[in-house]
Amino acid sequence: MLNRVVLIGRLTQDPELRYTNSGTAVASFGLAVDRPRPNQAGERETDFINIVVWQKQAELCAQYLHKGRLAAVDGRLQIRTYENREGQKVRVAEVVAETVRFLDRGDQSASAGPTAPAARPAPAAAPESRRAPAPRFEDDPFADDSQMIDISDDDLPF
Amino acid sequence: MLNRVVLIGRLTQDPELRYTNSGTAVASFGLAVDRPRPNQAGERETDFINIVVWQKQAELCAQYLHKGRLAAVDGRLQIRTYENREGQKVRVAEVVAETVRFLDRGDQSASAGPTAPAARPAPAAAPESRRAPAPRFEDDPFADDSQMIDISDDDLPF
Amino acid sequence: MLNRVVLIGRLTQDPELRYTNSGTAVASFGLAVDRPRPNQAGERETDFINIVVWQKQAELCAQYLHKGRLAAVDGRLQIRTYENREGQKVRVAEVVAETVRFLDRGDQSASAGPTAPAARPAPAAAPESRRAPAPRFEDDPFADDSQMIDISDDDLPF
Amino acid sequence: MLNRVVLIGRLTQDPELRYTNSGTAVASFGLAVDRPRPNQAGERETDFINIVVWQKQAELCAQYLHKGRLAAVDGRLQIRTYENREGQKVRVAEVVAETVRFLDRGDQSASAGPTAPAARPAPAAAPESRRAPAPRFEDDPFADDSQMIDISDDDLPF
DNA sequence: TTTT
DNA sequence: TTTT
Repeated sequence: MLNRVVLIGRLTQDPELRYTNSGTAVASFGLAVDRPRPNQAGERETDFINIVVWQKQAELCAQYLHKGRLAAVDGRLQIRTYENREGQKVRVAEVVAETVRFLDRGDQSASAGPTAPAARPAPAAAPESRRAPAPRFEDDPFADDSQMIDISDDDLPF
Repeated sequence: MLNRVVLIGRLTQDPELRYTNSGTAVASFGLAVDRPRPNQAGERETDFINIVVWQKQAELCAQYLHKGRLAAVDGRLQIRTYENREGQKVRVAEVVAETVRFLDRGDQSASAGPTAPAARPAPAAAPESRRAPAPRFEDDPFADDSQMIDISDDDLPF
Repeated sequence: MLNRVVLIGRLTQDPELRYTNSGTAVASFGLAVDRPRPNQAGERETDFINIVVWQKQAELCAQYLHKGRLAAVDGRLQIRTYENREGQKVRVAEVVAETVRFLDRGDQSASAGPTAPAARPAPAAAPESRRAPAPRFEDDPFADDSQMIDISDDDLPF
Repeated sequence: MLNRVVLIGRLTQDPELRYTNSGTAVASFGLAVDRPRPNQAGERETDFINIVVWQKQAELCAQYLHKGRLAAVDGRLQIRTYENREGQKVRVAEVVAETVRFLDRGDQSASAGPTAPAARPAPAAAPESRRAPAPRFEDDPFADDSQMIDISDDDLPF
């Protein structure tokens, strides 16, 4: 009915850019979001949250965001269920970003979100040269639990 | 740095009320949050999200909320990590509610959140009679993955 | 950079539906959002907040929402500046809704927001018969301060 | 019922720090929040939004935030009504911050919000030396419309 | 201008 | 009243 998430944190890794079968861009990265531990002055707790971004935003994130950078994410919490290789159902939480803002420097470089012009490029336009190096699943920090290995177009959130 | 979640959905079960060792109330329940599946008119997708509430709110939820009821949750996304019986690290996502509003009827009965008077009762005040029936872990729908079985006071988010 | 507002409250009036010169639908209504007055048990304070909705959402609001109904608004806070008849600059705050959910009954009737199919009808499609009764400015509760009398297409938030 | 606002923007002025009669700190400042103007590539629109912060947060903002700095505000939208010198009712919108995060540099210096230890100092503890220079109403950028000149303790949001 |  |  209503599902809104806003986060500010630092990337735990460089965004991983991939493409669906029909050529739509998807990027994913981890975000470290910390908060004070109340009643334990000075101590902080950190949540490591998986972020997924689609389309033009995905490509902008892959281009401009890097490990350690500060970013704001405005999106929706999604619980995805899949079966792992042992046949068990696993639930993964991730925030599907509607907008990602780059906060560290050159804030103007931040991408514009879903209402921006050209936010929906022809999906098939993903150049072959770009798709080649993308799915390096071996070192994909999400691969294990987020199972994005075979991103179906059914997963498109738009 | 900043972590804000707002959800509206329906309870997938009655809230489960428990108490920490020092007597602080904690309630947990599932929330079904649906959304339209774009480009597939009429179809809807549902996210099942675990909610955790503390203190007076917990007791109000246990008292007034039930399976199927509509509720609004304002809180924070938390990724909790624990080791399961096979020694594997498991990550669970849950929304720690700051405020829960009851939306179905008698909206006035909704609890008031952290700024309300009396929001922080003496934890030890949890009556023995109340604590007795609480930890029915066998049929706790969260027990398996949220591992709240032994709620330590270190988990208190306040 | 980031501007997100989520409100739940009751309509203080029936939505007022109008059309821009190019035929885009706009609806506006007041929302009474109350909260507990802390340290004054039982007392509540109310904020009266102006909501603006565009396009298909506007028409759904005009059709299904009425004075007194409970609604959730997810949108953006906008401060609009205009000159009044005395030539003074006046600032009006309003929340431009991205999504409006109807919470009282038939929650399924709620509109789907910007990602829904058919969310962007050809603006010129606004039938003449519909436009006729719309701009009853005499009894428009917002007319005075929000100056929507002559809604220019420059105000379109999309 | 529910009222949540999250903003990221730049201060349009240094925070103005004052104290209520009973010694509670209040700071106010303007925040410039911009967004892309869709369909007008490259152009941006800016909302100038008044922020109010209380207690320890107020003092931290006054100390660390300055004109031009980037900040994130998590709070609640409040519409305050007062009578101006001509006896007309005026409505002012402001966001009452629950948390303010400093985003430009030294993010660790950011204050912790309402759950932080020592967030609620004895109000009377405001040192006389501090209160002296505070209410410079002549050059208060908000004085005119926000009428904070005589902050009553009735305005305390806690 | 004000909703339950 | 306006920030980069």
